[in-house]
Amino acid sequence: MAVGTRERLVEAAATSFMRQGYAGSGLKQITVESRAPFGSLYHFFPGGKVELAAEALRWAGAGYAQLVAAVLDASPDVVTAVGDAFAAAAHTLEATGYADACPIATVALEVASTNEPLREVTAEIFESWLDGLTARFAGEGIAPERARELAVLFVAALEGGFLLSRAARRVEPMEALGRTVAEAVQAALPAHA
Amino acid sequence: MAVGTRERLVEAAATSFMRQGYAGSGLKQITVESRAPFGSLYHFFPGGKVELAAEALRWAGAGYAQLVAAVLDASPDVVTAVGDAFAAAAHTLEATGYADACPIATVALEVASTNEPLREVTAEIFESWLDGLTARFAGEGIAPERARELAVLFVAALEGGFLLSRAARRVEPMEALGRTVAEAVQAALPAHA
DNA sequence: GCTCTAGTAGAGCGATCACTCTAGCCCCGG
DNA sequence: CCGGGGCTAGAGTGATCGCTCTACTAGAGC
Repeated sequence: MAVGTRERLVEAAATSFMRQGYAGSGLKQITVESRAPFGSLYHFFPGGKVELAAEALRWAGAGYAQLVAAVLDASPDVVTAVGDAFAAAAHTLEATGYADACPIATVALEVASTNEPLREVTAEIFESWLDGLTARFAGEGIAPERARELAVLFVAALEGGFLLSRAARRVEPMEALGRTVAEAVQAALPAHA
Repeated sequence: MAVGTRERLVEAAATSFMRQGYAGSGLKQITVESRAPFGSLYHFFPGGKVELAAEALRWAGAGYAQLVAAVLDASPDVVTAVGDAFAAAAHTLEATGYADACPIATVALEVASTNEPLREVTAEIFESWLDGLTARFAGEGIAPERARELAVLFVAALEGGFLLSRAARRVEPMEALGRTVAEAVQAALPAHA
């Protein structure tokens, strides 16, 4: 078995979907990259490409949520933490040649009007991200509705930053967003000096 | 000729790329929807799918820039205008069943790591949007660097809003972003009361 | 009337797509 | 020693992909 054929398939699928999108990723290529026999794919995922994609999205979405949470928890000051998160995203972009960004966004835009089951999966992932962030901001004494607005701003800006920075192959947009979003969080803090 | 086979091809291509992405759009389907003979496609676009996509992206990108500029110019107060732009985007999403959003973003994410010529086209379009918005904000007396930051925030939030709202099929994220971004612009105004 | 070009029209190319099918391997309980 | 399920393994399916090719038509210039 060795590290699990199923896990290798999910990982390779997540990477392929992140970089080439859903329609642009071939199942053959995914099996080759995960060194899995083609037949195993349909053994583990009888639902085919859609089921594999759903699993890959959920796996990558949970992993990314953990990553962001870790960065945010690294700093006691929430304003600094928000800035750090955008800086970390910018650094990852540069380090991977602008290939590794959000593992969900590309697929989410592709399937939003063409594949209802996958659209629902992406919606659940984004909602779980927003819930986590809303709780994080609310924990700083920010009112729930305001905390939710900031969570939406955080995720939307991060995703927009990935889009602009990947297209331009420059981290400047992501860095600028880090400053602006951090300021917005600062302004929403109850006892901001 | 009748309204131009070439124009119909570009329009149909832009719509298809917006809703289904680049890899998910077939040339056959585009020719059918534009009622153009398949041979004409390669007569007008000898470069094939890439050349057609480049033209469609540029056409749609210029049109969308005009649309946003029109909404922004409709209100003399820039803060209100920014809010109106997000409200208009939310309204369009609802009216089209969350199908018509940004004509560039989906393709931009798809091609960012897989198709260098198209990546450059999307970069140029985003940069032209940012230039226009930066000038608009600078015209309100905001310092150039700050105006650029706000332009990046505006575009990133709009794109992020499209992503979140399309995935969730709810306009709440887009509306929340309208409030937050308008506030950020308000705060950056030189003589804000 | 003639040619020449722009554009129409679509059959057909090899390649690749998602997916199905059969066959065989390995290991475990009996 | 045997049988059966979990998994490997890949050939083969029809459909569709982007693209090429040839043939044809309409109108302008001489």
